Amino acid sequence: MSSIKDVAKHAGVGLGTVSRVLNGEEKVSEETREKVLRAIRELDYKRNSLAVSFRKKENKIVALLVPVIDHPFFAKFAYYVEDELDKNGYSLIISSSQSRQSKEYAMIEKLKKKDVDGIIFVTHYDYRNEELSKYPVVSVDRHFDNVPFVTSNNYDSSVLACEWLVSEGCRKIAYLGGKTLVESEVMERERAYRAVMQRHGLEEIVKCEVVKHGGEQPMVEELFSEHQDLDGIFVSGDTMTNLIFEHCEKCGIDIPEKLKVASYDGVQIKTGDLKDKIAYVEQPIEQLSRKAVDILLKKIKGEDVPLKTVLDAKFVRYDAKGEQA
Amino acid sequence: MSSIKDVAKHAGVGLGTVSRVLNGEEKVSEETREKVLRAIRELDYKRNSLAVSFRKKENKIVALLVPVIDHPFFAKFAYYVEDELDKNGYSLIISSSQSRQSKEYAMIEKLKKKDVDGIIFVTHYDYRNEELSKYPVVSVDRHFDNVPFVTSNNYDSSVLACEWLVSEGCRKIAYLGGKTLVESEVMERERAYRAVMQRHGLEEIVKCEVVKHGGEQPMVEELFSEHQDLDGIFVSGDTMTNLIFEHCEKCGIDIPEKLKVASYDGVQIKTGDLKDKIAYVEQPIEQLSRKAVDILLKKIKGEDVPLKTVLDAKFVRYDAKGEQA
DNA sequence: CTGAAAGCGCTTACAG
DNA sequence: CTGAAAGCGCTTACAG
Repeated sequence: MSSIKDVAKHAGVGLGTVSRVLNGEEKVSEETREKVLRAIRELDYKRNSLAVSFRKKENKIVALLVPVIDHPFFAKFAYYVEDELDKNGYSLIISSSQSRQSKEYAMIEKLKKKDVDGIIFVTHYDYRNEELSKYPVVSVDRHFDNVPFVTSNNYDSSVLACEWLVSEGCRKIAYLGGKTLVESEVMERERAYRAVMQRHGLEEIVKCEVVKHGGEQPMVEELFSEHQDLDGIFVSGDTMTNLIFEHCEKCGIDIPEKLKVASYDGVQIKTGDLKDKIAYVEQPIEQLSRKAVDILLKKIKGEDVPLKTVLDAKFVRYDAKGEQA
Repeated sequence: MSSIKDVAKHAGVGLGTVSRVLNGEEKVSEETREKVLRAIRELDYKRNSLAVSFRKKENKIVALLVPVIDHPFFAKFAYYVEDELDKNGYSLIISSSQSRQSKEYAMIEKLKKKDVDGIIFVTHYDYRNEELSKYPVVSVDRHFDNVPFVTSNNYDSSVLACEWLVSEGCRKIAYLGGKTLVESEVMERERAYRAVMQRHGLEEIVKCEVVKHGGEQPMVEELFSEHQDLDGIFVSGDTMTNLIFEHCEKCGIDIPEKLKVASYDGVQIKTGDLKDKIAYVEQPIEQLSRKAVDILLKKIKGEDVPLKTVLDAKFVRYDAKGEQA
């Protein structure tokens, strides 16, 4: 494997010159550049990126931290993140941290050691003492420290969804969702629900607990056993929505006749059939992903970025399939 | 940030000694080791892994190449791969190559340049001239060159599925599947189907084309318009199975009354409801993933590995939910 | 614009 | 068992 040294010799120039041509930043005369380029071609020189990373202290690698990659929302998010990073010459490391919380800390360590150039968090526990804002990190839907984050307008679209339930005649509406351990935009969904209930003088029935992906079933069961006369539910995520469907099928509760469901997300509701029976807020996953990358890359370059970026989600009703802001 | 040099000075030993302690391979007297360890602690020394990678020419990074990560099978596969790699101190880079075929070649380039230590292929086009077998790579379900691969016993479980259709009284059974561009274990499914049809003197109706993820719908439509009297289908993957369900719902074809469906996979069939109406072959995704990692890591270490590793899939009937080899 | 040199932080023969 | 030294392949001031 030839090195920069061989190229320099072959082209009859200095080491530095080859490096300059390779990096293309500084000025090199057209003539010299040609000589170097030819030498590179003739020797089939391939730059050793391990050496470059070492010298420059940057790896061209970004990490994505999700609870589990095996979940439609996160997988889709990861897909676009990878695509966007790839376009910018970066690779993507994915870490599913739900299995072990220490994996998040481990990744933060890697960030500090420059093993990865940045991190996109779509999850996280509690980093109060981490001063993460000093590093290139961006968060999705969760805000902490002074870390920039991207989110969809959780509150507004949740209001739309809840108002829709009311307008459909529901009078006993529950909120079902998972709780995050830190302040999260996801909580806006519950806030919106409560606001709408209050506005209409309806009872607030909230089932919202800290729960792991895969462990939602008991919550659903409990909700139904505690409140047998629900006629509407606003659900904070597809996983739970699917569980509600299963439960209702089992118990013979007709959706949407006897129970109306509005769900945040909608990616995971696969079958056209089911999707026709509920209303949902569709998150702009692709835009969220690309925006997160965009912001992270800017931070890596040392540019200023906004602390909060809000993208529009859209509310889709099951009857009209009309779209609203 | 302190370096190995600082540690050496602080401990009053040579550079090499510190390195030896760090790597823990070679023998160091207990006394010296203690001194070094203390110095490391006192200086809060963190090893620069970029420098280590550079010197050792190994990155502790493995790449996973899938068509798209946003697909239940691949996402699940990726989840376990990452988990297993993490346990072994490796990170996982994921690349969805369907969007651009060049991404696969780019990754192979990275492998050659040691930017990644190994690759797990769960897809790929045509690498006839790549001599991939010289590098640490393992493939899933596809075999090419002399590359080791892991797979489930496609043929046997497909036979079970097809025989089941026949035993249920189906006489007009179709095979629906996607074609891969290179020799693939997936093709065993079609082979098994044909063998069973022949054994029973039934007509072979095969719809098998090269198709991208997301572009399967037309195939399904065509199959049904060309053969209106099907009473059984053996499907090579969940995506198509779901499309069949949608089609049948739309056209009022009752599953399983009028049409029986057996599907390879089953991960993606979410709703308990649907899952009860078909039979399916369940791939041992977790074992496949971990095995693939296991083999790859051995190859990276230069150990010998078997060319072919077959794991058991299991056949699940919709009525009994019984399991068979 | 360009060359020679120092140095990034490690590892690895080589002596001892 | 351990130290001094060379070197991995680059980049980056520093002169010129």
